[in-house]
Amino acid sequence: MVSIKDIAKQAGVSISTVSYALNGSPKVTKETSARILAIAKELNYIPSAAARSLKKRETKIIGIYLTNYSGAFYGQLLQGMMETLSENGYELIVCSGKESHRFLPERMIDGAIILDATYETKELLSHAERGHKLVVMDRRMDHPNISQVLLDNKAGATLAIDYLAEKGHRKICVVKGPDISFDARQRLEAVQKAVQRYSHIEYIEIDGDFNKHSGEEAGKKIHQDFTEPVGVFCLNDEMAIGMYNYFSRTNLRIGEDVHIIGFDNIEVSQYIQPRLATINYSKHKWGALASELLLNLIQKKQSPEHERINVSLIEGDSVRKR
Amino acid sequence: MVSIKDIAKQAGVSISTVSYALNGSPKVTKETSARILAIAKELNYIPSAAARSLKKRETKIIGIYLTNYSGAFYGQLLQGMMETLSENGYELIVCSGKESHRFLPERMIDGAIILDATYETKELLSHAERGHKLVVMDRRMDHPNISQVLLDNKAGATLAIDYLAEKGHRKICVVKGPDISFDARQRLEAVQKAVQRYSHIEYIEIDGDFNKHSGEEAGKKIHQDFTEPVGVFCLNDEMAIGMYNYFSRTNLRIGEDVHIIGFDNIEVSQYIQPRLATINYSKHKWGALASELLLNLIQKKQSPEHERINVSLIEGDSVRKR
DNA sequence: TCTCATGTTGCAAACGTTTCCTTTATTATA
DNA sequence: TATAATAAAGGAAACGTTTGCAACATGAGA
Repeated sequence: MVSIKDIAKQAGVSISTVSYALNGSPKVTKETSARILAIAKELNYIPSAAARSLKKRETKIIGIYLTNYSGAFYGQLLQGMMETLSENGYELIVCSGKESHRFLPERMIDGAIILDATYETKELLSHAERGHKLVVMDRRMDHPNISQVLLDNKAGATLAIDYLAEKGHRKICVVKGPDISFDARQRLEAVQKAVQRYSHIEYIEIDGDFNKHSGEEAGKKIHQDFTEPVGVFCLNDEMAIGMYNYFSRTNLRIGEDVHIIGFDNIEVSQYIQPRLATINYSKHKWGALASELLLNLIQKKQSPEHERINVSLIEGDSVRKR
Repeated sequence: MVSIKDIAKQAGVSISTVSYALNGSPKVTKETSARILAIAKELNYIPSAAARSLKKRETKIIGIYLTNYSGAFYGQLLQGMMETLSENGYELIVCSGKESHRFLPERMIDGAIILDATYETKELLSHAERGHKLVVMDRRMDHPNISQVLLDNKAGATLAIDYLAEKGHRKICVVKGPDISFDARQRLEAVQKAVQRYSHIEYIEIDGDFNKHSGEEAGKKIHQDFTEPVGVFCLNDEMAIGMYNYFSRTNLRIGEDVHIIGFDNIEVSQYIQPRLATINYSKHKWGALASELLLNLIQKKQSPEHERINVSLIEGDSVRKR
């Protein structure tokens, strides 16, 4: 491997001069600098990230921690993050799996964005305590080294219930998410509060885990107990799609017998029939904002400790007037 | 930051002894080792990845290069990779974006798996030339430092055309993929060869780019020229889903007027109505195999230079007898 | 008692940078 | 012309590890 040393030798200057030249420091004259740069290119010099980060104590890399990539909305989310970060000279890498947790403390990454309910809060706190910078998107944490960007789950869930009620539904069923998920808990809580406002509504809860399969299972349960049209709020779109799949094999029709609304507005929701009603929010903005807060934390700039992402209702033929 | 030096001081031994102890070398006695380990834990010692990789010239990290995360099959693919890699003490990180190309030459990663048509072959070749290890999943390359795992696109495309022909279709339309994609080119080539075997078949090509939107566009075109039932081979499932969406707004029925078969068997293909006929292959195995070949390359073990992933036909109600 | 093998630990160089501080050369000022 | 100020380049330490080799202690065999 050709190093700064080789360049120095070739150029007949000291390694410090080479380093300054390579970093565009004004301490070295234009001519020497140009000569050094030329030699570097000629020798095919590539800096060693390890050496640099050992010395500078930074890597210019941000890690985003995800549980499973399969989820459908990561595309836009990551896009939003990458744009913001690369504008500021940072790279984004996606980390997954227990072992990659060590990337933060071992300083392979300068900061982390967390969207992984399996990452323990206790562990995150100890990182923050050591001085590492974090942004959490899936829980609430209070620490000077941690910022948060959360969805307005409560508003979304309330919109969904109100929408069903407004369409005349008197029997409402919610398909829950996993307890481990902050979003699931918040959405459920808001649902419970919202239905209380409608004394005439019969309200039922069914377990779910945010995956398609549990949506199918929930569909089966609804089918078994079916007596009259029912409005179903699946706490995410993925389960709604599973439920579509279940009912496609039955004599019950979505938008007639079973009315479904989801949450997330993942891409395929626009592509299934009938169009799924859902709660929408900008994944791009969510990612961008998280990155921005993280950069502020790293650069010790002030920024609001926590931001909230707005949501809105998207109507769809999966919910019709009863 | 507490370093190996601090531990040495605390334990009253040299730093080399600490290093040996930390790495479980038999050169240091059990007692000293235990004492050192205890002190390390007590001081909350965390090794510096930078220092280690500077010295050892390895990071134990593999990078997978993807164009866009949005694609629907990455979940299982990455899962397959992670399993194989973590069994061997490696971590996987997902890299995306032009700037992250430098991770390989700067030795932030020990090797790379390429599934990103925008990564130039020339650039990959120069990395290989410098001694870096690569596995390509989206092109053919011949170099001692490069292995490849390709899909059996030809077999898949042939299966698709034969399936349509077998169902009595005499008018067959293929929705192409982007020229930049190796898979798209191979599939198209095989299609062209396959249709030649059926002299009675009317064959049409429509442009596409592997995204949903181009599937919709292709649907529109097919609709305009519609005279009789047509069999459509979308070169990937994503475009097929776009086409479903288009036809849901028309009077033409999928599986009756327009018969569609896709390629990839992405997850939602099982969830749309009617069930999409498609070409299936194990994404998990694809990822696992790619990782395995890369590890062999890194550990200088022998392995076949290139492997092929088998494909199979999945029938669906989107294609019926004409 | 001396030598030798064995087992345990320490020394110091090396990995490739960055950066503070010093040295040397050059020009301006008195 | 002597001195100060400025500009350019170099020296060397430091970042935190790993590892080849040297040093030392211990006990066994002669």
